[in-house]
Amino acid sequence: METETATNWLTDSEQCAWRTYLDVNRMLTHQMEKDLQPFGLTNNDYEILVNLSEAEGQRLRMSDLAAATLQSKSRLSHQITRMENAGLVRRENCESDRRGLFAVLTEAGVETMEKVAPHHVASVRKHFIDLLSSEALSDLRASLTPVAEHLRGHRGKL
Amino acid sequence: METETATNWLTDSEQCAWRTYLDVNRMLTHQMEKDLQPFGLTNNDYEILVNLSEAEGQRLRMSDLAAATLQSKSRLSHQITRMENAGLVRRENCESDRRGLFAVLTEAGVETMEKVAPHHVASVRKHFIDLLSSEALSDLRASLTPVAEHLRGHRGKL
DNA sequence: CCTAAGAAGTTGAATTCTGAACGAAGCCTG
DNA sequence: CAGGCTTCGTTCAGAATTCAACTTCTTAGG
Repeated sequence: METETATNWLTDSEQCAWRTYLDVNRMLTHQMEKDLQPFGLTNNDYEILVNLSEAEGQRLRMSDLAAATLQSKSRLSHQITRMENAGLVRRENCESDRRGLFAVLTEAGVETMEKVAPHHVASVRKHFIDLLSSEALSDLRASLTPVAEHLRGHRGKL
Repeated sequence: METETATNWLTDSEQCAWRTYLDVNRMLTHQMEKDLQPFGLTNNDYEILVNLSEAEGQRLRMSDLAAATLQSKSRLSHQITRMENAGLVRRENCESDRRGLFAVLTEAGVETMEKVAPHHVASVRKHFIDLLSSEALSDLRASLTPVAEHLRGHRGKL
């Protein structure tokens, strides 16, 4: 008799949904990257700028920024170094915890954001948002929210 | 008078959908990667194995494989070299076009696939498919298909 | 206080990825 | 069949990413 559990393979329809999802994912990421290139930014650069510009005092602790952008501390450290060299960001000491550092948006960083954001939004619209009905969009969000929450729970250290 | 076009910013609801999408994206990729780690495979490895094992004769031309997996020829070339060293794949000459090469699944590659696939499917189910109702899933697919088609059109060389 | 455990960030070496340049082979067109 | 394009795949150099120390500082216990 069979003791091992049979694999619960994906149905055709599940498989197709999954693959479509993966494809969109990759192509979209790639397209966003391409649309940022003329400004000399990567997706990662842009995301950090977004996080910082929305933060209180245009600054975030390295750890918080790493958590917000879902990357390892090491990666973020290198990343910030690059952005610092590019003049978009600077490091500042944290008074209350002397181990800590803030990544702070510079004036040039703010200006870059202001210049680039409209193009980025246009790109997001063109390649994603505007291709979905507003109903599809809110369904999407409703469907994906539990997935996001599930994953947040499962997420180990990066 | 204003000559420049005002930016068509995202509404709150659009923004939220977009960010949820991005988050799921990243966390899911990360989780899949983590679930493959015990088998010594990356997402990229796995995807190549899938493509090859579904192909006629367990083989694909380098170019076709690159196109199928949406990566540059350069990256694929490195990737296949690594997988060749790991014994999962081998290169074989193409008779009909002497510029060409096939990436071919080895016996070890097939066995790896057979061993890993069930776990991978379980992971996809656990972290994605089974968290969505079957209706949500088919809606998702329906919503994303046009996006995928749009992006396929726009896609330049990698 | 003093110490051990843990957290914040950085560093450097090894790996992977990107983009341009390249050689080799096929495909036109005249 | 010569000339010039294009395609196939690799290679190289430079950039980004990972992984495992490592330093510095904080905090909790005794």
